[in-house]
Amino acid sequence: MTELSQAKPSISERALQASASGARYLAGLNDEQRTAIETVDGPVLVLAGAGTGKTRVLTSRIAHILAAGRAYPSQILAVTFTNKAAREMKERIGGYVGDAIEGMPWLGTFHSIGVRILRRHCELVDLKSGFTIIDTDDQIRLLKQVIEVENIDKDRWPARQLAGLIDDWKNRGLTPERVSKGEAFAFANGQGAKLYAAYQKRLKELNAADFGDLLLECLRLFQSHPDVLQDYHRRFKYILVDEYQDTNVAQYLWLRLLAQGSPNICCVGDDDQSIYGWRGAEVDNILKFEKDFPGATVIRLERNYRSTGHILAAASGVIAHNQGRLGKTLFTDDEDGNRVTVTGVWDDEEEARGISDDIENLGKAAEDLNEVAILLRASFQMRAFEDRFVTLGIPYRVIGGPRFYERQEIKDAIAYLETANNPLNDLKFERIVNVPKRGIGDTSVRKVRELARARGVPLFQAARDIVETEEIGGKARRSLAQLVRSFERWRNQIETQRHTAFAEMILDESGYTAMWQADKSPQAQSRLENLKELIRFMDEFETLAGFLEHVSLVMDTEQANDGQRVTLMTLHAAKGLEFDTVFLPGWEEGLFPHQRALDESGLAGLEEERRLAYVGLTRARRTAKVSFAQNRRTRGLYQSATASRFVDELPEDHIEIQQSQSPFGGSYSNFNNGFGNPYGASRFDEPAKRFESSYDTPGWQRAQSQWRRQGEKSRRGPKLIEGELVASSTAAQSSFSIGTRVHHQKFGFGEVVEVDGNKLTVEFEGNGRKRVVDTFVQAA
DNA sequence: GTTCGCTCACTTTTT
DNA sequence: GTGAGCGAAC
Repeated sequence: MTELSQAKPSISERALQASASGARYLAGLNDEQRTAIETVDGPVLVLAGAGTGKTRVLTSRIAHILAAGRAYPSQILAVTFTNKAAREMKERIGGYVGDAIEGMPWLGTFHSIGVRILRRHCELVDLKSGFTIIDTDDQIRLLKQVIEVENIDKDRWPARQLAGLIDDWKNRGLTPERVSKGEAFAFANGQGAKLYAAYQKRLKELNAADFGDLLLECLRLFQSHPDVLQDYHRRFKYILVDEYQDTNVAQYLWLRLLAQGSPNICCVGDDDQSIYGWRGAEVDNILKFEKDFPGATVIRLERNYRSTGHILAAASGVIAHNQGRLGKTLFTDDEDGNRVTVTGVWDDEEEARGISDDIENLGKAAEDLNEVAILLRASFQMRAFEDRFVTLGIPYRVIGGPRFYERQEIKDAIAYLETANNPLNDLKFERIVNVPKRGIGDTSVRKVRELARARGVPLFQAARDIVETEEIGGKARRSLAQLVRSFERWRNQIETQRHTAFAEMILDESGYTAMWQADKSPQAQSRLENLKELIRFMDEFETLAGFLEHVSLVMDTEQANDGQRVTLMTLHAAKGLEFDTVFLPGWEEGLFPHQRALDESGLAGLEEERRLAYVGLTRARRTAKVSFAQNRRTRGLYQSATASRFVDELPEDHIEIQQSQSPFGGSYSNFNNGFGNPYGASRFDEPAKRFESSYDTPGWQRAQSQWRRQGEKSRRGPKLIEGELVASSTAAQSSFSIGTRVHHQKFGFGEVVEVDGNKLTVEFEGNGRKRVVDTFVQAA
């Protein structure tokens, strides 16, 4: 949409051309997919199992509607959950119908479309044009103030908890007056709803909306202004929804209101992949679709194009233990392939070692490491693998952690820019008023806030006024005065230079860059890098205002695909992705299924965990490896663990027990005996029986299959160059020598004390001795 | 106002 | 075992 417009045929002409050119989008579809695409009239629910071509159907359906001339691009509402999904859809539709996609203004996330609607009618929901969207940090800062003003003990009732409750209420479409008495008691002895109302009032005063409001305020708008709703009814001829199983009540109500205008709503989803119940998703939405939309056509996509037979059967076997499913039977025409391997190991350390060794071997066998992933239940499990990868020199990427725009330094920088751009944004001003530290503490800020409230002016103006008085004294007064002057000076230059230069100027003159330059922590270097990256990214926008609007809504950036890397991420983050080889470690009771899911949500929680297991298994195309540890170090304590019940739910015919390579190898499961497995007899109680001779052991079989694989690979042609990208213990002597000062991304600065091939032992300042591979450090 | 040190908690997370 | 957040000491 940011592209320059040039002379080209009209959208409808191009759409027609696309159709005339042989309906590219219909090629290679199976019958069910074709039905899902061509049934454009009336409500349609597409139950798309994992790997059955869900996105393909959604995008082709849009292409079909356009090509058949059923609607203009601007008459199609297509909603997704993430920016990434929206982006992918745009790209794929673009591939089918050419540039016609540019005319699809209503393809986006629930939130971005919500904003779009609210911006057009903001005055009807008590907002002024140019209202700001606040993030979680701002939300909590604001709630802290609200709690303080209402004289509630902030230690007993933390703002964070209230934020959670309010989010939850908003997810369920509840305005303050509709929060039930009982629920209001969840916070500060029944004052929950009152605080929620006070928070909403403050938001309006600040001319701001939080993420929940983007939907909730739309609902309020539609309900109180039927004429506006009717306008959208006339506009949208077709509605499409991605990942319908993840919709919450507010989103469901939003869709239902919009769908009153046209019965042509098509929801695509998979009840078996509903894993976001804890953040408000209602599986019920998908389960009762036929009731909500009478006469709905339900289409099941059950042909899987992703995984081999054994993997698919294993995943299906596990998910079959869930009650209350709509039920699908996935099948594939692919070969059976490898069985899902199950390995029991002594402890988490051995698990990390074993998996890392496997991956190192895959690397040596010139396998594509971008096609290997480790999927975990919780992010604390990542550390063991990262440590191991760093030692072995296996390149990896972590998906999930704090996103670019969620990093402290990026938020601070944006707060500076936003304050310069919009003096009315109190929350951003408050964020950076004392960052870097300039002697303006809580007391001073509170005084400024009191003045602002008393006079009904923005914080920034109150700050400018207060420094003229004796209200605050000494250093604080001088610093604040200087900060105010700086901002006024910056604002004068906002028009006179390019926004990237402007940003650099602010970050330098405010002392923000200097703050990180002076910081000795290991991450300071990468924070500075991130700030540079931010400036580079800004360059892609025309104006500062355009950039700021983008970042408030789009919290992700494309991660560059830089070479061969193993992927490390949570099971949640893995939904929608696929890999040739997937490792699934940590299948232990208490961790997976997680104890808290069981405690807090009982059977529903267990079933959601089981769906997570299903999601994990179905990410694998060719190889899936499940493992569990007998002992795990959690919270600093070494504790014994039992294999997850999901391990025993894997269907016998599709798994293969793989021996661990530990020195105690093979006899691990005896440790279960005597302690009494609460989930009944496990196949792991009798490990020896399955293998009559040593040539029958999984270890031997695996060795054989590995030889076979290597043979195949080398016949296909040399991949040696890629193989060498992976550091191995036989690599050449490092160019670093003893005594060299080096810098490491994670451990900071240190001195090389030993060199062994390409592996260095480095004494890190404050982090102790670590063995690292030389490619992970730079000379400092 | 800032810094140090203690205590607490610790699943998953998009917008 | 570790990081965040808060209260008490500088």
